[in-house]
Amino acid sequence: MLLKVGDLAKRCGLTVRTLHHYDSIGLLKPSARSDSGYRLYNRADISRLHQIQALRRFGLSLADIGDILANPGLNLATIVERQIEALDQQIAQSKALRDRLSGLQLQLMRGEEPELADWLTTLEMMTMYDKYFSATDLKRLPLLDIDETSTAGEWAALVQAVHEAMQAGVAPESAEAQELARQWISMLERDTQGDPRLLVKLNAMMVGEPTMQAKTGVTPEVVAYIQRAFIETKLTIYEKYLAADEFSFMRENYGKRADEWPPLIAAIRQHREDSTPPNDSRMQQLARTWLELFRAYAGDDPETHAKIRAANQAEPYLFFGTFIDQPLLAYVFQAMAELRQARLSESCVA
Amino acid sequence: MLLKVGDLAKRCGLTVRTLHHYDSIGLLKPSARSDSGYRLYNRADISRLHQIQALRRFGLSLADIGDILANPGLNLATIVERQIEALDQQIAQSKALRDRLSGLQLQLMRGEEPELADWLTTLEMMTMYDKYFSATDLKRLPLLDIDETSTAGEWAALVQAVHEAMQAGVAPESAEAQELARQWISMLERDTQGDPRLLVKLNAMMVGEPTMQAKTGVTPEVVAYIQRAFIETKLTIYEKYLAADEFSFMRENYGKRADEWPPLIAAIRQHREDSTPPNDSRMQQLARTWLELFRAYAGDDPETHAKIRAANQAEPYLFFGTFIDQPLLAYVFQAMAELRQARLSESCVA
DNA sequence: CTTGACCCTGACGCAACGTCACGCTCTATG
DNA sequence: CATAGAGCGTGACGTTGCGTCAGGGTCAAG
Repeated sequence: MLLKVGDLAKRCGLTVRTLHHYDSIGLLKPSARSDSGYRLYNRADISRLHQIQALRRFGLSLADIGDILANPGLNLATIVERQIEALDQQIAQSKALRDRLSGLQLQLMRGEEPELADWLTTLEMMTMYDKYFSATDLKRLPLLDIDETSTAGEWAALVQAVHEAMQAGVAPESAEAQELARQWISMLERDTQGDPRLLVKLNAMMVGEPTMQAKTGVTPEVVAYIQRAFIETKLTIYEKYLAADEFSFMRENYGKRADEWPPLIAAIRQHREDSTPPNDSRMQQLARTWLELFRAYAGDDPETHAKIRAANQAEPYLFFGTFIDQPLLAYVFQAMAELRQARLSESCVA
Repeated sequence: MLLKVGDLAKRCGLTVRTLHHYDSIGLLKPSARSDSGYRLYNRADISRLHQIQALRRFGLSLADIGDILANPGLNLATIVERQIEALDQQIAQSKALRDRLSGLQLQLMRGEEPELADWLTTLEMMTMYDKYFSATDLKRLPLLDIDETSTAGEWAALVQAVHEAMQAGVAPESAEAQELARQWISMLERDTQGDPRLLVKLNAMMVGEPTMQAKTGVTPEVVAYIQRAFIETKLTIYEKYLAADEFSFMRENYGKRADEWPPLIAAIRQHREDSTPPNDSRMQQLARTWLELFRAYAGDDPETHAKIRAANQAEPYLFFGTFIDQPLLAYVFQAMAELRQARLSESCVA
């Protein structure tokens, strides 16, 4: 019972071309040829083809199938397991994509068919966010919401206002600029849900994506302007608690290393959530950095430090926009206490 | 601000080759070239690239993206919807495959690492089953169970016994053959859960797949032998209820069109489940076929018919293996009643 | 002897790039 | 100023699993 290609193809629901292909790659070579060169398949060939079809239905590649049929020592269970894993991953990916798409579809439904160009701009921004934020981050960031009436619109208006102030030559130390800064920081804290890690990522994105700067209008200059104005709001408070020379030192240095605080606080927050013990070497290092940054604007005089602490206790506003909360502060203080302890015993030994 | 390929690639997380590709297919052509032929991308190009990336993340093909960017009149919502549909389908497929694989894995776990060859044989059979049965059918068919102690083993033993009987020249009319046939039909009814549609598909598969015949040993000859023996079990009963001439006619014709019953009964069962009214033209046709098949072995004498009906009522065994149950019978009788009604009014009109 | 149905081999096409290979350009450094 | 090394350019082939011709032989029927 020898079959020609066409017959075999029909019987197995394949095309002739497919059998040619299997022949050419050596997956299924007919056991015989007629005098005129026709491929002739016998029962063994048919059986092999059935096996090939069976394995194909499991999503295996032709190459893999060839390997399996070549050395029967291979473990089928392992193969199946690998296939399942691959499938699971693929399913998860597709599902994630599906979710994103249906989210997009929802937004498409409620807006009245926006311009394609607008949409593409939004999409662009979404992809940039994706580069910097994880999926869980994104869920918490309301900045991605397309609804004009909400956050996005607020930010656009605020950025616009800042631009105008800068254009008009309004000094960052002015009351007007300070008010803008307060609004800015307040919205920032709200939209990051007070999480310094989101703030850090947001900063990284704004620095790393000139296109983002262009689209949102949040240039490094704007950020610097807001920062100076915001610092001013803090300084005016500290002024009441410090002597003239102490204050002038602080004014000189308060903003210099301001950019280093958020990453530090983000790192500490992470450790706290991971339940890293305060005497862990990494936390100890962070505490040292904290102290260093503190001395960079507070100086080294313990008396000045005490005054600053007093101010901090009396004026809750001083913590506004720092992304520092009480639990975090307590955690840092623990680490610092351990630090002192260690230093003490060290000096005893020495 | 003009970027060279490498710069743009880095900024967007792509490879240079990809940008070359986009250029060559016309998806993103740099707006300028340097004197030395270097590609130079301006802000608009970068923006377009971002849009491309955004659309890519939705799983769109480069060609589709090109179309969308080419005519902004296109409706994004439609595109998104199509993508979602495609994704849903793909996910469903992957899930189905995953289920099959993990089912296979389960079976692999409980057997003690069977030979690859055995496994491939099983897989071959599974794919053949797949060709003839739907996914829901397969769930109901225990024939696929690999466990040797269960159905598969029983069938193998029975087939073996039948082969031996045939080899030994045991007549299908003999008591021994009849007993084999009763067992056979009983297992068949059990494993198809009394569903004639499964029986029909099973028959189709056995007829259509010589490989299956070879592997299971269930050749057309075996089937014919069992059928003759089974018919004999019925005839011995009918003999008691019929006159000699009536019975000889029946013996002559009872098996002749036996193969036409299962498809007929399967079709009727389907209609009953679909709640097709008995006076529907399709059911009327099936009822006519039924009567025709009945007369083919019962003859045309109403008196004989009455005797057969009496036998059927008195001997429940006569329905054994027919895949006919009481609800189905009642449904067919309704259809026949409608048939008579129609014929009556027809003859009145004529 | 022709016709139509099959068969053969060889070669290109697709989708989205990866990976050479060969040669030119730019920039930093000795 | 020469040169090295990084970066750029244009081909061109490989990947996966076949589809789809093109050009030409084979076989059974009329």
